[in-house]
Amino acid sequence: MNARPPGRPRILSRERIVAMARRIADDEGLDALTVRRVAQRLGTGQASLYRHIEDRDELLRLLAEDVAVHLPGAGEQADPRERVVGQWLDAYDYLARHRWAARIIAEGEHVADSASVFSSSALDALGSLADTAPGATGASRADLARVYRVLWHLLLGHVLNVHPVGHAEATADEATADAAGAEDATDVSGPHGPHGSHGPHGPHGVSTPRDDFVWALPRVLDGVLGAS
Amino acid sequence: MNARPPGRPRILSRERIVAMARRIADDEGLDALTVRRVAQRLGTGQASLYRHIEDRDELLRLLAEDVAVHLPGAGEQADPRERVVGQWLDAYDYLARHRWAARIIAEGEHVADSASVFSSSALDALGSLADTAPGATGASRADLARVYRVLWHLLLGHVLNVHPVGHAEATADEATADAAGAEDATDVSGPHGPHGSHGPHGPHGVSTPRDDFVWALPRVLDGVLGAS
DNA sequence: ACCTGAACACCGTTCAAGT
DNA sequence: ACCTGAACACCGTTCAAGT
Repeated sequence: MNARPPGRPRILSRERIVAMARRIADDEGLDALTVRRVAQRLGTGQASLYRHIEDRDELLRLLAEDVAVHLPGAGEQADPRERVVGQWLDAYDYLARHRWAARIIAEGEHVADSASVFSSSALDALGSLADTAPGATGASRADLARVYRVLWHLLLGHVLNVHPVGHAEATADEATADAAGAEDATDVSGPHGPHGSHGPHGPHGVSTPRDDFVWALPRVLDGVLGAS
Repeated sequence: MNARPPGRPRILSRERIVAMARRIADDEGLDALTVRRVAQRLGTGQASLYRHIEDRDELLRLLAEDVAVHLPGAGEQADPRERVVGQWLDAYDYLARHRWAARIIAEGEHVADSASVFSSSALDALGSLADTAPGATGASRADLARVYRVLWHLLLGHVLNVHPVGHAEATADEATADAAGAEDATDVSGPHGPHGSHGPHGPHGVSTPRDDFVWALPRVLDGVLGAS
């Protein structure tokens, strides 16, 4: 819409602010995201941002909404179960790439609406699955919402818990106490590929957070959809 | 061990610092917990704390460990299922009272050990349940650790997600868009009482986060323990 | 009319000066 | 030897002075 003047673009806007903020958050984490840094990177004075945003909290909210809007919808698979599992794995991969946003979304109160394309799409897919399931007599809308929330919380828990080995690891395989090898598993290899095709274990035989989620998702689905 | 001098206790120690920090975090939240405030409330200079702690991050870690150590063990119920469900509900209630700690634990890397009484106790209970389950042929230690992690992530997700109504609510019961009534559900009525005895709905017919967890826990348990 | 440098009230952390 | 006031380098936010 606006003709961009030559050289560095001048006109400040909410969109440009949010875009730059998102780049900083993705690159350097939420703590590095200061109002002053955003202004500096945009080449404006520190106080200028307050013409477009109320305060830092609003910036964080805008940021979280920007992420929430882009949560993936359900795919086009014919099998409702594949559709459900696929969407939630996509959502996991997406949020794992923006952990900071997951943190804000979990804490924020008004981001729910921004995720409506995700949530309504997910509810539809869950509805189809509930109707198709063997023995299940369909589920009420309230039950579906409950199932949705359980999956959402399961997803949040897996995304927000950072350290790759859960509490249990040290207890599970007794001796090797300090064998917490894999430090950063940030490179989850871009595209979401064939879901759950590879084995359940990482290079060292320890399971990554994503492996845990891949393992848990279908089983949890069985549990929460089994009985009404 | 130390004789306390009359008037305000003088000797500074890690314990006193952590205790005061915990009180501030519980009362006013994690953001209000500044190094300077802790020092002020203890009646010492701001710089004095650095004789006992490395920096603010270490203080947060000590705080999280203090909470993690006090995670509840499994009860004495004869039925392993009741033992498992009871422990995890206790853990939920405990962490819900210290959300700030859940946040630190999720992000921290070295708190795992502090939760060992919780995790090993939980693994034992889960082991008993897996052996007792009808049709299940027991589970390997690795599987149990996986189940443990899934429950832990489910718990974390429920605790960390603040707003009482999940995304779905607005989508689930169409019309009533802005009927997000119950703002603060902080008073979860002290003792943990009879687990899951009351109905699944809050006063307004909307389910609280705790209700969701109560509903999800046994079903998820079925799902993850059902097939090996 | 619109923008923003400088100022204010906070942080965490350090270090030299105090006892 | 031990403690800590004052200082430093950052914050978010405001407001009067600039254009």
